[in-house]
Amino acid sequence: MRPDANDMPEFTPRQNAVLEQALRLLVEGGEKALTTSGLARAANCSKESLYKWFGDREGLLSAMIAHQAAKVRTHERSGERLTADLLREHLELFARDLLEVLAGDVSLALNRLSIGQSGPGGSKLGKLLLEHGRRQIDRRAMALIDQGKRAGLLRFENADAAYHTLYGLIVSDLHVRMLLGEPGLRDNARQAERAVDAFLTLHGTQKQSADAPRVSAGR
Amino acid sequence: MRPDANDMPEFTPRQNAVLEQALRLLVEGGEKALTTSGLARAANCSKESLYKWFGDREGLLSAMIAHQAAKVRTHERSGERLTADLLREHLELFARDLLEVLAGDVSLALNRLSIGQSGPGGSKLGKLLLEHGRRQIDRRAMALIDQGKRAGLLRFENADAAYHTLYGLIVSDLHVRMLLGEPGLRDNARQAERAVDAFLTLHGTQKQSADAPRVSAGR
DNA sequence: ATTCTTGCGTACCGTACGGTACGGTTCCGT
DNA sequence: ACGGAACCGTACCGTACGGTACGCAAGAAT
Repeated sequence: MRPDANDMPEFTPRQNAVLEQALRLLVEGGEKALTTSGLARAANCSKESLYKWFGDREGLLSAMIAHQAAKVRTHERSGERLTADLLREHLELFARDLLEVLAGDVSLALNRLSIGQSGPGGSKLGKLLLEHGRRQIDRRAMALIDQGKRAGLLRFENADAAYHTLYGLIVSDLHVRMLLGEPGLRDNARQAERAVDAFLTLHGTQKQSADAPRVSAGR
Repeated sequence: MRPDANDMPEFTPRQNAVLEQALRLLVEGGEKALTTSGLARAANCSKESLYKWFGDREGLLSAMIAHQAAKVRTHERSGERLTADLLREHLELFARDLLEVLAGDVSLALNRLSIGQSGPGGSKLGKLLLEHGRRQIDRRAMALIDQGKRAGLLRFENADAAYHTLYGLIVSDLHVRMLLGEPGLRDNARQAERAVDAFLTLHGTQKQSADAPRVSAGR
């Protein structure tokens, strides 16, 4: 892959640089710091260009979401044959990645922005964030647990329900807490391990650690 | 208990009425609709009184959170002797109540407000909402699972971790989705039942429905 | 060289907000 | 009956935002 190949079809490099500045402002100062004048000043561009490129403020916010989503690509090279240990390893990797993504500065800032903008009727931003932000993660996890089932390592009726169970076990109320300003976990890996343990106890086909503690990482 | 005994020490009835109007405005129109002028008009009071009573805008928001929290009281009359069925019943009731509370208009609006106001450093609002809003629910659930353990019906090392597991199984990512504008579940009871099933499979001391479907509520 | 495009910098406009000040009214204590 | 506190309605102020308009410089095309 060419290192400077720009896969993002939406915007020119200049516009991407502006969006990067917009994200920086948003992360550093919250929504109130993301003003058209401030962005123009920070990105060395004119307000007129902003409106020419993104239409209006909501267009800018949408572009920021799309830009950020395009930056996060999930590696889904999982052609290998699955064993129980391999499945567990992949699940824990997914859990750690998920926790890391959710705790990221930009993710939190964008979620705060969309939620703050969101009303009872559901804003465009919310839909967009859910669609762009979650699709990658969802697909990766669904593919993984589907593979686990086909390999006879997992057992469930509804893949969607099983995925939601896994998600809940991993994240619990941590996401909302962080959105409200609380600091994240001190050890994501530990949480990931516990969540996968529980998930395999619920949906695994082999004896899990529920009774006998696992050999690794003695607590 | 006297029917009009006002347990809220913070505010006078008049002020509570104003706060009620403020919540109404917030629920109906989002944060942008909650303006001092608008509230004064809707509540038939003067802006001067608003600032006299609540100090400034943040004081008003804090007062709204406290007011709403004071309205939600959890009945914790659980002196009865616990059996396995009773524990399950109480857990499911808790789950249903939790889902109902989180999906409530006022709860969603206040959470959106606090999150939107929240920066990286954590705002006063976020802390306040977490403290006032979660304490009741947390205490009720912790008391319940603690009782379950003492009765020999539950098994876990860390009560806090077990509670977070329960919470995650019940809520998953539903809260964030609703905050972003998605509609809630169609059947909270079903979700509650599944979550409690899973929780008891993980932490119960008796054979659960993991292999044999329960007799009640055939899916 | 001339034109045309692009976009920067700045000035500007209307609006709406948070917060304050003031006159008039109601009500309560004395 | 009188005085003062509480409070309503409205007008007001400074500010800062989203969005628009204009002047000018730099680069490409012809």
